[in-house]
Amino acid sequence: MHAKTAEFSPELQELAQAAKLLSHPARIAIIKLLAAKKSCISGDIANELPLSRATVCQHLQELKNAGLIKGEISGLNVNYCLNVEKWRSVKAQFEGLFSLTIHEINCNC
Amino acid sequence: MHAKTAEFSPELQELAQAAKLLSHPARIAIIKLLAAKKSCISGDIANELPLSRATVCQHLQELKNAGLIKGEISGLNVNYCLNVEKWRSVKAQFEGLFSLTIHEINCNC
DNA sequence: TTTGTATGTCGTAAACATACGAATTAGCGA
DNA sequence: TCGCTAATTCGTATGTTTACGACATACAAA
Repeated sequence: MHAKTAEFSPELQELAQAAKLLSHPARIAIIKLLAAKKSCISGDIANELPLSRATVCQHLQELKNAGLIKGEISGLNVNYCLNVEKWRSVKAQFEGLFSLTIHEINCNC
Repeated sequence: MHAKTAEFSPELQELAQAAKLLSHPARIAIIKLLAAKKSCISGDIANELPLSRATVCQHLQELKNAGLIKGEISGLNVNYCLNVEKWRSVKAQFEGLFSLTIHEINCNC
């Protein structure tokens, strides 16, 4: 985070942070895969994406650090799944933004 | 955009692009200001944010290039306002993502 | 114990984002 | 015209993200 980012309200910072998580197609793809339960094994996820294992792992860690997904070792594999609570909270934040009342009166554009 | 980003589906790319727009608190703040019509003059927007005029202008251009806001010269000032059509389309894209059915069956996490 | 497979971390290169002072453009009024 | 003000663009410094090969770890089965 740039220093200046800290000068905005915590609400704005949190929403911006959530948006950043969704700002890469690989991370959205991972979320969709986990929601659909098509696969939750790390290697399978990597195989579904046009990126190297190392890069996919990096995106997985990012989502995990943000608490949006959970990982669990299962023998030689690692199962990931969506943290449904967190997902709902992110959803609620965006809904707050999108439910803004838009005042078009006096708009000259 | 990194080269690899192009290898994801257009839908994912578009949504990721929209999320990137919302990934900085200044840009969310600008959208909120414009929605509330508290101010739509460039300089006033800059005064509301803890950033220099040059930086705010840069964020405004980013939103404008993405089509999310429109700008119009009015004498010595420039009036900005939300592009409501585009805003609704972004909203619809996010709603699509958040309306994903989540399958928790077989989840071992 | 050795071998193989699945994951994750490290180091690093390249691209991109953020931030701002200085310079530039452009309208308005004296 | 001349100077004033508002807005944007330019140049540049700094920090962050993306991407991946190579290395490390850890379990499982031969």
